Amino acid sequence: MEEERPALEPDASGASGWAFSGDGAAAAAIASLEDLCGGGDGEGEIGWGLPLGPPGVGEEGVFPPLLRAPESSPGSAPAAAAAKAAREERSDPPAASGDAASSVSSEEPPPESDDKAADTANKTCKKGIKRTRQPRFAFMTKSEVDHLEDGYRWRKYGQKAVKNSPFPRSYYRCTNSKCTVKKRVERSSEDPSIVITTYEGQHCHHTVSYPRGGSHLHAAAALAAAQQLALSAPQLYAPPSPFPQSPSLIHPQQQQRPPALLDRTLALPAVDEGLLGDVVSPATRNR
DNA sequence: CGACTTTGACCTGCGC
DNA sequence: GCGCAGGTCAAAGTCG
Repeated sequence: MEEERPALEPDASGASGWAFSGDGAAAAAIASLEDLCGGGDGEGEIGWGLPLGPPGVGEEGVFPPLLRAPESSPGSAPAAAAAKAAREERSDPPAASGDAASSVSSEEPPPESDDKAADTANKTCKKGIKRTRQPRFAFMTKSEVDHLEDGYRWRKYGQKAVKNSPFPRSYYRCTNSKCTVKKRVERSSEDPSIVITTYEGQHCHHTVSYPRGGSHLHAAAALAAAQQLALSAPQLYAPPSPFPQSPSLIHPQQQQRPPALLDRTLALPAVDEGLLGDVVSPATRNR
């Protein structure tokens, strides 16, 4: 299956930081989703990735790049739903935006012995003060495949029809019993070829499986790159691990990042043990 | 037989 | 307070 990737290039002159070429629909959809993280608050809670990278990366969906959407763009139908979701994510008090990065670890519930325990803990949270939200990270990928391989194994635990969208949203959970990472997958109602994947949480383990028909090395490369990004700007990229196949990382807002950092993320690091080691922190690995 | 998906019901938060 | 929508649960079904 061939992946069609919209050409996305840094917009040297544009205020938005990015310019699409080649796929107007995708551009529109993505642009409309920009406000998902809009407002400039809630750093570290959600970010966006866009499909980009060298051709032939995989036969299934190719994930890419991590990037945060530029601020304040007009929304559209699919974006409205997504934006609403984003608003929900930011339901925490505004003060939280300042220490979003630090809250990543502090908000993370203690690891439970199994999935049930995690669920129980979650339920407890529900009945308690407020459900704890783990940092989220969203990707938009142009793919015919809904569930994109990212090197991890996922178990689907729910599917819901989404308002303002003809496509249902699927809910997945990492099959690793100690891992509480979740992801949501839905298609853009404006451009059905675009898959919106939202990760929540952080993997506490290495990739545990070989992607069906894919190369886990690509996933590992993406993970490594994502981690690089997270390490470079943790306040912007809180969740380091759960990112799928993609070779290149791009950031849409150069003005928010040091040039050196941009250079690092644009150049995809090679896959090696050192980088893999960065995917899961030593502390995490020792769990 | 275990792992995974499907699907309807239920719970919770939020806006009106 | 009510209704809606998102998120999750869990039983049943499917597949390898």
